[in-house]
Amino acid sequence: MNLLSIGQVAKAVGISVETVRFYEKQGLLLAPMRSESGYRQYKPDTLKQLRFIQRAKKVGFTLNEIKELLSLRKIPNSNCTNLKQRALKKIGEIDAKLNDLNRIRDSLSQLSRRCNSEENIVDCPILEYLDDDKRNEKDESRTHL
Amino acid sequence: MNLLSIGQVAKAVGISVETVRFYEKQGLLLAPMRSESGYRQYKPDTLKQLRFIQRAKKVGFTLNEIKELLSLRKIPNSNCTNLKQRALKKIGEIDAKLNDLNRIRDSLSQLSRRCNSEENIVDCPILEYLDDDKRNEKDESRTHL
DNA sequence: TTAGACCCTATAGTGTACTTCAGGGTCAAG
DNA sequence: CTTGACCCTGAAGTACACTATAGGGTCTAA
Ligand SMILES: [Zn+2]
Ligand SMILES: [Zn+2]
Ligand SMILES: [Zn+2]
Ligand SMILES: [Zn+2]
Repeated sequence: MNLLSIGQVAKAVGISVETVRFYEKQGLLLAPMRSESGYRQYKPDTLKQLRFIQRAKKVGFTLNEIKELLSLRKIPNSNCTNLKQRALKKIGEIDAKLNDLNRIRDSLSQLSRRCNSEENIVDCPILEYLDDDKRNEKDESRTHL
Repeated sequence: MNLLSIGQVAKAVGISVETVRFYEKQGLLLAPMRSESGYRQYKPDTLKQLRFIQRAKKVGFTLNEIKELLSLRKIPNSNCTNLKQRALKKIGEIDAKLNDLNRIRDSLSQLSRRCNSEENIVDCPILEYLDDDKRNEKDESRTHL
């Protein structure tokens, strides 16, 4: 069966055992089976779920939002149409984040492009601006940040 | 000159005046000039900066990280090479986030694709899995989440 | 059979990012 | 000249996501 202790799980994904127990209490992780002595015993699948949680956290989802994302795997009280709609809604939220992230990325890459690595600071052309233009071009005076 | 009050700024970007003052205290916003009576008077640029902050927050940057991002506009104690390196490092962090976000997006879109909107719940093929495969294919038993 | 690494629960404490409160002052409209 | 919407500071309070502490039990190896 090859089950994992909480310590093995925590170490494998790089979090603390307390965090794993915390996620269980918050409903992000299902309570695993227990050994005779009451120790938690995790299926290897748990690692994937925890890594999913970590990715989602890194891009700004709250634990409650992550719980919603994970709930898409579970049987909804309604039908597939409902489930699919919820998934598509989440994808929309993700696309909004991708958009924000790309805007920030563009700002920074424009900033680094404008800066010639060889020049000295006094000639640097980018010391005042971090543009977020290139999108929403119809906005008012969009010149800086 | 067309300066904005803190209330106008807050309303324009959809946050509270307290949050604007809080960002100033945290160093994310430079202290603006004041009117004779001590009221803050913002240049319209401030709106762009606040919107940048909001985008960055949404994709999981902390206020301290955002301060670092914003600091790329300012004169560093060193030279352009240093500045450019910092910008490129940040871009790397953003690319990692883009990667995570795309993995999550793939999981969800695969989930919604597998689910035929017409079928009833009993036939639904996706009720147990939310894959994060397609990347890191060399990993151990990568079948679920 | 005992030291040390690990596990358990319950509860308290921490850091981040606000939000609210207390006690004011400013200003345009009526 | 007062009323109401707005502004000020400083301090206290809150929600979220952990993190640490207290007071245990388990297990493996010397
Ligand atoms: Zn430069
Ligand atoms: Zn289905
Ligand atoms: Zn008051
Ligand atoms: Zn103890």
